Amino acid sequence: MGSQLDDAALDRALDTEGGAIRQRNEREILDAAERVFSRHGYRGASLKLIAEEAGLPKSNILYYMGSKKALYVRLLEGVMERWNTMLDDISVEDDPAEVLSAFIRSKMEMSRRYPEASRLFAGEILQGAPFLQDFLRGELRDWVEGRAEVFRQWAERGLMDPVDPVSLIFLIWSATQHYADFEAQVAGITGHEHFTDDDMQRVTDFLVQVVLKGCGVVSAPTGH
Amino acid sequence: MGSQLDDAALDRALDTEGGAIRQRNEREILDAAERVFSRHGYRGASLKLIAEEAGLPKSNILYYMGSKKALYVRLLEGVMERWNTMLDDISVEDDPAEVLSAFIRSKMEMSRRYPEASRLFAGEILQGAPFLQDFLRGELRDWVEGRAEVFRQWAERGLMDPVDPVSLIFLIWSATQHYADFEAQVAGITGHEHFTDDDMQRVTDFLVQVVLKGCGVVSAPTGH
DNA sequence: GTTATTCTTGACCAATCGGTCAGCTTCTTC
DNA sequence: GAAGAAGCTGACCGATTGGTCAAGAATAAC
Repeated sequence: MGSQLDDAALDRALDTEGGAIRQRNEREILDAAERVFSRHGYRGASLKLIAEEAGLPKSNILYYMGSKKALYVRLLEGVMERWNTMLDDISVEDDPAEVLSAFIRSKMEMSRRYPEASRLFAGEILQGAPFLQDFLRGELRDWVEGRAEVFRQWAERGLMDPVDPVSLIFLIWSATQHYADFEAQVAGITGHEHFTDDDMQRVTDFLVQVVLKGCGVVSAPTGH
Repeated sequence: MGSQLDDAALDRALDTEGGAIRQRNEREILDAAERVFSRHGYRGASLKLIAEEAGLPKSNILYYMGSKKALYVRLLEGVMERWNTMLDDISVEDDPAEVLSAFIRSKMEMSRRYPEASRLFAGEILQGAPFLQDFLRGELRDWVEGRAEVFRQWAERGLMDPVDPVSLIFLIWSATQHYADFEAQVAGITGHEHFTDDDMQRVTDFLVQVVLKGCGVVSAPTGH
């Protein structure tokens, strides 16, 4: 099993190439594959299942995607791409309360809108991140370091408690992704078969409140 | 795929029966199976892999366990059993700070000591909890309701903020399990190939501090 | 020491796995 | 409308899947 994302393939992360037929079918296949891979993991998913889910013959899947591995990698690339556009331009001058609140809200929004993508990622990490190791140790690590540095400076300025920034990021990641990755558990315990938008809003407000208060984040002065 | 744990099987969750040979081999098989199932999920795991991991011929696995499904269910039973012994006797009279702190600490301890068990459970939930639905909607739901009621009464007595107790339980679950389920991500980002006991202690203290402060938990008076 | 039970395992099974390929139809292009 | 490209898919391949079974080895019971 490869341990890195092939660069050439990374460029093709978006399916902007090919004719209309290709684009439509690839989208159909990618959607079906995301559902199947997120439910059964890489090894547990089968091309037959994906084909049935997409309503296409198995040969057609391979005609467009080349191989099971290539299909899986392409899905991961799509997820990582969305991830990378998040919270990308914060600075020490920003208001901690606003930034942390926006961080939590956007991650909750992703759990609500793309639960399968979140579970796909979770499954990849569960099996030891065979395909994403380089991404974790590279891009994502740098991303975390960047945010952490800002958190540290906020603490120095007395805008929040001097908590460990990396632990804080992990806390927000886990608490928000929980509602996508453990959807079955949440549904089983709350009884709500499907979490409504209202439910999600309530939980989001709860998380914002507890995390901000828990880190001693000073609320922004109204004017500045 | 069945959706419930067979009662007769539940009684046999512990392997206290059988001769010395049986007990030794079953333990070996269960340990190996936990590693393989937690990494690849139910469908992705194969008896051949488990057999190699256990150092036994495949036929031997089936001799002791009967079938792949029976082996998987038995593992889940073991995990659920450990779960059920947690935080089982709290009351309104207890100190919120002590109870919540103990809750977080014991869950972190479980992530540290039994990461594979945690990942096994996570994988089962990821695939929609086909075997654990009844457990989630029954026992675990009641457990949560019980704890939640205590939290609510603490809030009424002004010992903590009136936060949604169920969301609080989810927050603690997700934040602590993160260090087992997403171990590969944590390791990749922090650089620590293996999280040391010191690392875990630091994170635990962080979580206790943030959660308690975030929920406005009043620290216990020294004497009462 | 013999009988009965448990244990062990290679050979084998039908079903499914990911993947190839040849031959076909359908589009596009000029 | 002819030629070439793109799309489509059933038949087929060797490998692997979960599971069965019979025959023999080790252990336990008396």
